[in-house]
Amino acid sequence: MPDPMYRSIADDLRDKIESGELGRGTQLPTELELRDQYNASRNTIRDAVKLLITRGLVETRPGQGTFVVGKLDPYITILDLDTGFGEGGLVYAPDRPTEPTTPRVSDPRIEIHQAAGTLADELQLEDGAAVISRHQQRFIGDAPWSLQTTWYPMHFVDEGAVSLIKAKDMPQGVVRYLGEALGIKQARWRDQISVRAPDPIEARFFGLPDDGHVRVFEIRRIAFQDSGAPLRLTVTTYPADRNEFVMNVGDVPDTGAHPPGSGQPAPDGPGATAADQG
Amino acid sequence: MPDPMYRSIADDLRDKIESGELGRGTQLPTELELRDQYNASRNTIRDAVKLLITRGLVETRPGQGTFVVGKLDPYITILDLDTGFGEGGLVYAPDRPTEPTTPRVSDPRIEIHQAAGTLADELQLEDGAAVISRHQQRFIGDAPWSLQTTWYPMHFVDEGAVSLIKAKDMPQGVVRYLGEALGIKQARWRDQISVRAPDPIEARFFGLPDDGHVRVFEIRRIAFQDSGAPLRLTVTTYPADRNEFVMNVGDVPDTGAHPPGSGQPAPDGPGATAADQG
DNA sequence: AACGATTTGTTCGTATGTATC
DNA sequence: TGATACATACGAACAAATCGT
Repeated sequence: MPDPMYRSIADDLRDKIESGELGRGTQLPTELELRDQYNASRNTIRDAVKLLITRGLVETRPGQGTFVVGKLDPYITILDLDTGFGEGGLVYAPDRPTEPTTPRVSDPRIEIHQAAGTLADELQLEDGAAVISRHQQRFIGDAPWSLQTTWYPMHFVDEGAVSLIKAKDMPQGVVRYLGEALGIKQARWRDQISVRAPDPIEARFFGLPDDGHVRVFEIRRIAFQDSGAPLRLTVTTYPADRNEFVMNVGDVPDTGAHPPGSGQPAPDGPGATAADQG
Repeated sequence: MPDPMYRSIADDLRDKIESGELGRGTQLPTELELRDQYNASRNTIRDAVKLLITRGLVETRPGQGTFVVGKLDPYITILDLDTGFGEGGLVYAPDRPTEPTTPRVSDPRIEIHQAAGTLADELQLEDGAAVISRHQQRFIGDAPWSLQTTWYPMHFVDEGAVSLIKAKDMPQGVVRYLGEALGIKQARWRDQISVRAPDPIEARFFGLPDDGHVRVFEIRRIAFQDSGAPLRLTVTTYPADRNEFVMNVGDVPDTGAHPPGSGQPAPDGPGATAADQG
């Protein structure tokens, strides 16, 4: 009838964390101490702690203890400017809340594939048409920040944009290069934002805990030329526990590029008060 | 030195799921069968399954078994039109991929607070100034879809917009009402997208599994009047396992409002091929 | 409606390994 | 090196949910 013991213990600890009794960075009592405090077995205590880990509230460090994790100060990416995404542009780092940072970008890994299924659909190519992909790691300072892959129709290369297949970053941007080489302009695009579990490569690159509770944002940008023909598909992933995205519509007054509220939830959230049980 | 047993088992099962050998909805072998197959104890099998649950790959049903979960067909919300968000407008449901659906909205729960901290900052009010909050549950069909709270400066009510404090939904939209009552226009806004663990009320409303591995999107919209003064702050949360957001920049060609790729990842993802271990 | 079989959920005990200080 | 703390693995017993008879 009542909650199982490990859940009650987890809820009790969660209350202590959210009330501030256990501040961020604080070490929890050890498993053996908690076992005595709650009069449970060590395994039951461990079940409770696992629940708090999955909820993102605590982390364990072998040989040290269990600690309250604070919300990470997020990287903030502006989505409404072309330069803010895709070529590595408008990003705000925690240490520079009001001034954009420039990410460091690895040289791309180039691959050539035959488009199939979704990829062919999105680029509006025949099934089996050749595409070129450019895959890059992106860092802010020394910290891994995002993984990005962009696919282009191969016919751009045939038409003269041969640098597309060179494994060298283009600091000025691929879009500008395509404009100069072929007169192609990226006029409009669609961004699609979703969240999913990381694959093993993403988990390793971002250094995510291997229990898999941290999710990644996946942002797909399909960009089109003036003519309406698809130009490229860009898929970028970011760890969801330290990234946020901002989109401005219209000329938004200057309250600082860094949203004032980031890092601190509103005093009252969508579900913070009561009710909602109906 | 090698991976622990429960992790190897989990990885083996994950491979079978992602290769399609175990399709969505398929029942896995029972814990006792897996115990014999992998020559492990039942508890070790259960540890492996817990990992797959946290990764969102399987779910367990007491008395029945363990099953592969398919990716849910997402609700798709368009963020670039005002009607698409805030008043309940442009949303595409899985059963209607090309035609917008109209969400059903509960009557609001009205509360009056004193703005403090973040809320006062974002609405640019004095600390302690009165604000009114309108909290609503939003459904698509019978399914819970999102929770939304909007805060307005109380002076709008003093100036004549008395319907703001009536616990009645405004199907035509609060923005239009404020325009008619006070001549106020919502001209521009900023959306901020983040992901976090659900609070208990959200978990219950959305029916999320109580182990807490499903995250919620939190979208904060700060809207401004023509004058540049803040109009309102809206915070909306959506379960992240069945919602996606789309933003169009420029006049995007018609490839269907439902992005062709949703539900199916690209054949090649940002981390799908190799390398990235550097 | 009742019962038994099956399957996952909870809780305990115990032993040993590994990381950190 | 020893002590401490978390990680892995096994065994066991009972509870609770589901399903078919």
